[in-house]
Amino acid sequence: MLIGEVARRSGVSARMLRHYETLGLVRPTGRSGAGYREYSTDDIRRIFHIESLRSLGLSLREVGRALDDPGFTPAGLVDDLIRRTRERIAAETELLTRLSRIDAAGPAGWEDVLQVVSLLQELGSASAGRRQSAVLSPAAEVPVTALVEAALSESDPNVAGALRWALARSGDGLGLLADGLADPAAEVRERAVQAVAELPGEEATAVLREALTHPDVVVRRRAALALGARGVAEAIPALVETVVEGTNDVDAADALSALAERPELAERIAAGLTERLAAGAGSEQRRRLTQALADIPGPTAARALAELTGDEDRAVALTATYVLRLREDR
Amino acid sequence: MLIGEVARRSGVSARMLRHYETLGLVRPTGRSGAGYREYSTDDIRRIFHIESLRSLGLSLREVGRALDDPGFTPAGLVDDLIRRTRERIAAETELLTRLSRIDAAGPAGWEDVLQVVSLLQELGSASAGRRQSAVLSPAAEVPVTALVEAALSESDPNVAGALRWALARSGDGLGLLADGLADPAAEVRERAVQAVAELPGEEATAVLREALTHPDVVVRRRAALALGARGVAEAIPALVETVVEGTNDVDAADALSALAERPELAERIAAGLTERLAAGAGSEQRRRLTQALADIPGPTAARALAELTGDEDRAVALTATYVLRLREDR
DNA sequence: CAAACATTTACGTAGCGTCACAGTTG
DNA sequence: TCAACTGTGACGCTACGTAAATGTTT
Repeated sequence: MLIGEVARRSGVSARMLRHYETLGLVRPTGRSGAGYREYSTDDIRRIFHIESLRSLGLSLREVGRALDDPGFTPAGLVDDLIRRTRERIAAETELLTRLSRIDAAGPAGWEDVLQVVSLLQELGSASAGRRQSAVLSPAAEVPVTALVEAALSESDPNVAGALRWALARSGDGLGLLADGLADPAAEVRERAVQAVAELPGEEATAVLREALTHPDVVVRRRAALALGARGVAEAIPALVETVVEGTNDVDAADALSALAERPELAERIAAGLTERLAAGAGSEQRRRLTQALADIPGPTAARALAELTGDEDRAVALTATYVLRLREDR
Repeated sequence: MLIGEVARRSGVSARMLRHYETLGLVRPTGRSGAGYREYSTDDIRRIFHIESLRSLGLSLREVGRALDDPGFTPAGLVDDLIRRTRERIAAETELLTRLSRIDAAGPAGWEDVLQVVSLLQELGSASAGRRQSAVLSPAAEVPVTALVEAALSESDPNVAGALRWALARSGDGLGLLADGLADPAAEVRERAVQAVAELPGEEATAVLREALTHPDVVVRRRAALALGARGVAEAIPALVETVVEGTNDVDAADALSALAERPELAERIAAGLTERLAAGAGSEQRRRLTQALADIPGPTAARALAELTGDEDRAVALTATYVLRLREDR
C-alpha cells in the first residue's frame, strides 16, 4: 500500500508517516521501482499501535522505546503519565477559576484585567498585610467568588474581618457562603456562618434560620446569636442551650435580654430558661442560667430567681439573691 | 537596572527578556556606554504586566496586542480563553480516566496496554456489534470501571445484556453501580438497578434492599422483582404495589408466587394482596390482584378469591371463579 | 498530455534553554 | 588578572503543516 492510501486509512498524514520513519518508528517493508514506499499490513498494524500509545500521551520517543525496547515496561511510565495529567488538570482548573473571576468582573480594557489579576494574586499572598490591603483596596471590585473563597479560608482574624466586611458591603455571595456551611472542615463552617451573620437582608436571615438545625453545634450557636441580634424569636431555644453550654454564653444572654425587650417574648424566654433549669443542670449551668434570667423582665423570671435564692449551690443562691435585689431597686 | 538584576527580581530569565525585546514587548529605556540594556521602573512594571497576562494563558503575540493595540479588548478573548481551557480540561480528564483504567488492568508489557486501549476504544464505538464483541472478548480483562460506565450508558439491549453478564462474571463494580442508582437520568438509574439485580452475592442483595425505598418507582420495582427472585420477604409490599400498578405485574405475581412456596410467607403475601384490595382499587387493579392471588396457596387467599367471585366487575368475578375452580381441582 | 500521485529537502511554528565567542565592569 | 557580568548570534527541542522542485503512474 502506498503512503497516500495508508494516510487516508489511518488518519495519519503522509508527512507524519515520513516523520515516523526518520524517527525509526515505522519502516515500510519495501520500495517500488520508482522508490515509492510500500507499507505491508504489519506496517499498518504498527502505525495503529503508534497512534494508540500516542493517544495515551506518550511522546514519539517514548512510543519508539515502548515498541522496541524490551526493558522499557509500562509500569512506571503509566503512573507518571497519570501524575502529570493530574497536575495539568489541577493547573488548568486553577486557571479556569481565575479566568472566570476576571470575566465576572466584566473588564472594559486590559488595565482592568491587570487590576483584577494583581488583586487576586495579593488575595492569595502569604502575607496577611497584603491580603488585608487587597481586600480594602478601593481600586477595583474583587469578584465575589474570590472574596468568599478567601473568607472561608482566612485564618488571620483581622483579614477575615475585612473580608466579611467586604462581603457585607457587596451584599452578594450568600449562596456560596451557604454552601460553605456544609464544608467538611469545621473551621470553614464556622467562618461561613460568621460571614453570613454579618450579611444584611432577609435572605441571610433565612439561611441563618435554617442553620439553627445544622448538625454542627458551633454553627447553630453562631446562627442563634446572629438571629437573636436580628430579633428572630426562633433563636430562643438555641440561645438557651448556648447559655447552658457555656461557650459564648454571655453573648447569648445578651441576645436573649435584647429579645426580651419585646414583652411577648420576655415570657417565652423566661419560660425557656426555667424549663431548662427544671430539666436538670449542673451548678455551673445553673449559675449561667441565673445570670441570663437576671436580664429578663416579667413575673416568670422573677419567680424563678426567687426559687434560685434557695439553690443548693452557694454561688447560684448568692447570684440569684443579688440579682433579685437589683431588680427590686428598679 | 541591568538585565541580570531585572531577571532575578522578576523571575523572567535574561534570555526571555531579550526575546520579549525582539518581539517588541519591552524596549529597555536606555543603553549604557558599553551597550548594556538599562531597564527603568516603568519597563519593570511592564514586565510584570506581561507576566500577569501570560499567567492567564495569553500567547506572547496576544500580550503584545493587549498592551499596545487599543482596539484589542478583553471581551472576546477572555471568553475564548475560558472556552479553550474548559475544552483542555475535558480532554485531559478523559485521558486521565483512560489512563486510570489501563493502570487498573496492571499491564505487564506494552502489548497488554495496546490490548486494553483497543478494547476500551471498541467499547466506546458507535457500532453495537463492535461494542458487543469487545465485551465478549476473551482476550483481556476490561477494567470494571469501564464496564460499569458502558453498562450505565448502553442503549442497545443485546449489548447491555452482555455488559451485565460481564459485570456479573467479574463479580465487581457493585459500588459504582450503586452510585448509578442516584444518577439524575432515569434510564441510567434503571440500567443500574438491572445490573445490580444480576450481580450475585449478599452485598448486591443489600443494595437492592436499600433500593426498595428509592424515590424512583422504576428502581423500586426492579429491586423488588430481583429481591423476590432471591427469596427476600421485604420485597413483598413493593411487589404487591407492582401488581397494582400494572407494569411488570406478571413478573411481580410470579415472584410473589415463588415466595409463597415458603408457607410462612404465603399468608403474609395473601394478607398483603387482600389488604390492598380492601384499601380500594380500580377494576383493572382488582383483576391483576386476583390473578396474583390465584397462585398464592392458603386459606386467606382462598377466602379473598371467594369474595371476589361476587365482584361488581364481571371480568374480576369471572377470573376469581375460574381460578377458584382450578384450585379446587388440585 | 493532464491529473493525481510520489520523492527529498527545507523552512516556520512557540517558548524557551543552552552554548559560543567577545567585550565590560569592579 | 580574575570573576561575574553583558552583548549578539545561533542551534535544539516537539510535532507537525506547508511548500518547492522533481519524478511516476494511469
